Amino acid sequence: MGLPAGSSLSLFCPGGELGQPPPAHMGIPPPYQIDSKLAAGLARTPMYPFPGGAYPYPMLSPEMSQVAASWHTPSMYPISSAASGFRSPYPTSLPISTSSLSSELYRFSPTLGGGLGLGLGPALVPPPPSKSDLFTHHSRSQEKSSSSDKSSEQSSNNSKEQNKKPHIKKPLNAFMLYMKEMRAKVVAECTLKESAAINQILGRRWHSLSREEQAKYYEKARQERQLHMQLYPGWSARDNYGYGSKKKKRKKDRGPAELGGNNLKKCRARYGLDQQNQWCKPCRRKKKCVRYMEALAAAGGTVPLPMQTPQSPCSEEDVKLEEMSDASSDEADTPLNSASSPGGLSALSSLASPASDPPPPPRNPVGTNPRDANNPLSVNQLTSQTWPRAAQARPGHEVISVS
DNA sequence: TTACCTTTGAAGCGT
DNA sequence: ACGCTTCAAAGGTAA
Repeated sequence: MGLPAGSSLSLFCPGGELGQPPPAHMGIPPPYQIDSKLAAGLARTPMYPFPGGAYPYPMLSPEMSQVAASWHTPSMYPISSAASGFRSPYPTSLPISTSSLSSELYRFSPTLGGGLGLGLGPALVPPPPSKSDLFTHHSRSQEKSSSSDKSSEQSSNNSKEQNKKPHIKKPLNAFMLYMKEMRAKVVAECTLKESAAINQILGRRWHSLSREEQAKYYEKARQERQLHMQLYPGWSARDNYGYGSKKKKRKKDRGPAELGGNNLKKCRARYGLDQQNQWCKPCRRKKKCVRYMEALAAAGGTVPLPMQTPQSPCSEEDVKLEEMSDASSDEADTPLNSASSPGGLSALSSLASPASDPPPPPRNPVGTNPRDANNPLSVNQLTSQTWPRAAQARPGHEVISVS
């Protein structure tokens, strides 16, 4: 089912939109792409069925209110000292803006909401999660099973979990917050259920958000981090490293280095610090690696692109987009134009004129760094955050040739 | 039963 | 400083 490899969902690049994603109000979200793995006939059987070819979106019908009610899932931040006695009682008052923190506060536990005196209603602060995923990790299946048999699982796991080191989850970043909020909507609009496909759509929509809309989520995320820091002063993301080492064996062999071999490594990575004599001159001067650029050129120019997944247009806009992509299939046929990912486009632009690389976004932009909690988030920073990894190959990104 | 997929952002680590 | 990796959510899928 779903979309066959190379189906009508042609690749599309919003012409001339290389620098900025269009705001949402422009109504043209970035395009969807076809899973290249499927195109190559490599991997999973097509999914994401889309009956009828056109999406009969039932938009926000009454049932959506129910869906919306489910948007907010139980708190992820373990607060219950009874559960493990992990941390001292959480602060009774935190300098968190109730207006902007809003419903996301539920994640810090209803008790916290009360403790904060936020006066969050039951809708905003659902009952505390019965499962103990707040402190200990549960696999997906465990979570699924827990939903059907919470009590038994809880009782059976209690003894185990009390011996485990409490697991404090990372605070959600802006996109995660956006996803959490919009997922149900997308799911309702689409017939898709698989998160991978949903997330691709959400990723595109995220880029189509206006700066102001994104800013809201960056601000939320900043507050999440702030609150998280206050709840768990000693916590570090490092604490969770290796936590999923058993279950998360991500494929790490899809980066440019692997795909392009050692030639697609910069001298530093290629030879290491102890063989600096092997480095090219620019590398020794900490300039752009000429060998890397040459290798790129020799390879025909490669850019990281997201893994493509067969998708169905989920909204009217998406359908329009697909039509546009068909209309512009000539341009879209070129991998250059097929790079719908802003990151990919940025990478392309940087490839086209390496000397004119835009300055990379700040590692910890002011206002997004929890340590810069007092600094507001500026629009310019948001802009740069929107294009965080221009030429960076990521897990899940593949390299396609630019001819 | 459980890792994978897929997204972006934050953060950590190694060089 | 830079590049890479991990982990946050989510739920269907595949091994």
